[in-house]
Amino acid sequence: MDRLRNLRARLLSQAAIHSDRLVNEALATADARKWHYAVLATLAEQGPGSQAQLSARTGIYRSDIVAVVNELTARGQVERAPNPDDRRQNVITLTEAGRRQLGRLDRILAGVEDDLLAPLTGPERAELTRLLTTLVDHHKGWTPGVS
Amino acid sequence: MDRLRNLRARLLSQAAIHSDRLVNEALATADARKWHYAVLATLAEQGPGSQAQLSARTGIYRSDIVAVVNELTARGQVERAPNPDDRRQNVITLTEAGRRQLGRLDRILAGVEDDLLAPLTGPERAELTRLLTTLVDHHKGWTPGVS
DNA sequence: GGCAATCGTTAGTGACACGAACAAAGCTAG
DNA sequence: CTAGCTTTGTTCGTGTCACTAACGATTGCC
Repeated sequence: MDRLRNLRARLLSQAAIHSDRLVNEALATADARKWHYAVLATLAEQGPGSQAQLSARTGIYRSDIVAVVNELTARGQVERAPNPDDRRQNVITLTEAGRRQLGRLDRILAGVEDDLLAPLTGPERAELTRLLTTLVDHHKGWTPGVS
Repeated sequence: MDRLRNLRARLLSQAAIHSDRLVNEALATADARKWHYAVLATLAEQGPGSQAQLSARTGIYRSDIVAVVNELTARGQVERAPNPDDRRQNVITLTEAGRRQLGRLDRILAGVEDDLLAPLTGPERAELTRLLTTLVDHHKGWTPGVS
């Protein structure tokens, strides 16, 4: 009995739903969504890149990257310029405003994580991180469109 | 650096996405979705109930329960009858076909969980279950519509 | 007997994951 | 050099899901 409560797939879903709600509510106060953070953080850490690279690094679909970059350019947080070396590509660059926004989002998300992980001790948080990382890495081989 | 990989909120999302995809693909082979399983399992364990009760027990919105029950009745897996004691309510009952379907789905999901948790040892799986349960329970107080 | 709460239901929103197809550009093999 | 394959950005569309708002019918409470 109580299969629902013990199904790991369901536990994962439920936890992710709560987590996503917290994250989205918090980011909304800074006029951002999770994708915005993902792109800004990736640009800050890995430097400028094409949209295809951003897609690979963030896990956002290449069809959805377009809108995200549009929104970020509209907010002046990134710049989109054609790549002279390969005219198929765009080069996306973080602006100063983007860097400031990333700082804000970092602080917001730190608060959310505290909230989210409140019932767990320090070692438990570390263990959860480790287990989840193992899971995510294990299923990494999957690529959309490549059945 | 590598904030994305260390954000628990993001790890949770990513793991849930992989998990949900596996679950949905597997359930689709039996003409079912995760909601179907949630309702069937709840009925089997807690007995017949109103749609409001099902909503509370499964976490499905009461506005979405309608469609799920419609689909399950169309497949002959549950029955919807008005409750004579309270004519606002319907009583949803599991049929024999529903019980058989639940058995099928149970086997399918067991396979999925094996797949999903493949990289984890037995104790690790137990620990993950415990941590996730703690998280989910902690944020249980939240009710939609009640800000 | 009137009011608030409950229940099922419909309709709609917005975010997401994902697919199909296309034009432009680049790469590779003959 | 040319024909063919691949990559890139982009548009449009699909299905699922969480969630809100509103409504008629019913019921419980005072």
